[in-house]
Amino acid sequence: MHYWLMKSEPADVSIDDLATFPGQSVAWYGVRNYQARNFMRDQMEIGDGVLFYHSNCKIPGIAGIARVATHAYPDATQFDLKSKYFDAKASGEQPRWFNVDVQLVKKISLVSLAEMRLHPELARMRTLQAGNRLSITPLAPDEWHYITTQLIRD
DNA sequence: GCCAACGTTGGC
DNA sequence: GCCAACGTTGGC
Repeated sequence: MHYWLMKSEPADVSIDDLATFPGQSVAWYGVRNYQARNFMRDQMEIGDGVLFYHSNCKIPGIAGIARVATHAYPDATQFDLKSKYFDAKASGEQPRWFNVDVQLVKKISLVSLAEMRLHPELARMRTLQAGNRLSITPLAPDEWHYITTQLIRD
């Protein structure tokens, strides 16, 4: 069992969007960073805990709890000429990019990045480090437990 | 919209 | 394999 923080721009896919999707589930398409890809492809297991994080928006922060719902499989957008995620160097035989499906567990009242910064227990979280841009980061179990039991009140 | 930090690309 | 140039991320 692993724990993850996964960033999504709410203008693209928000927690409310996720709640309306079939099965309240979404393919985590569009990851084009090898480190983040490798987390999905090599380490994620069905049932892993996910903090669904809103990035690049007015109030960035954790917007919900989710779970990993599938193993990794090739990201369909790499083959789609019309997608901004199209990758000419990828082929069906040699896919480059993978994604898992992520399923909503529950929406929460936002735990903002600013609030997270107030808690020394979370000081080592990757997302809080200066200059961190990685869209998928592993969470230490104690960080997951702290956030889900101390910072989430609903 | 600014800009710092980081990742990727490609010439050499 | 180095490294400068460029593109992207994402908080502020």
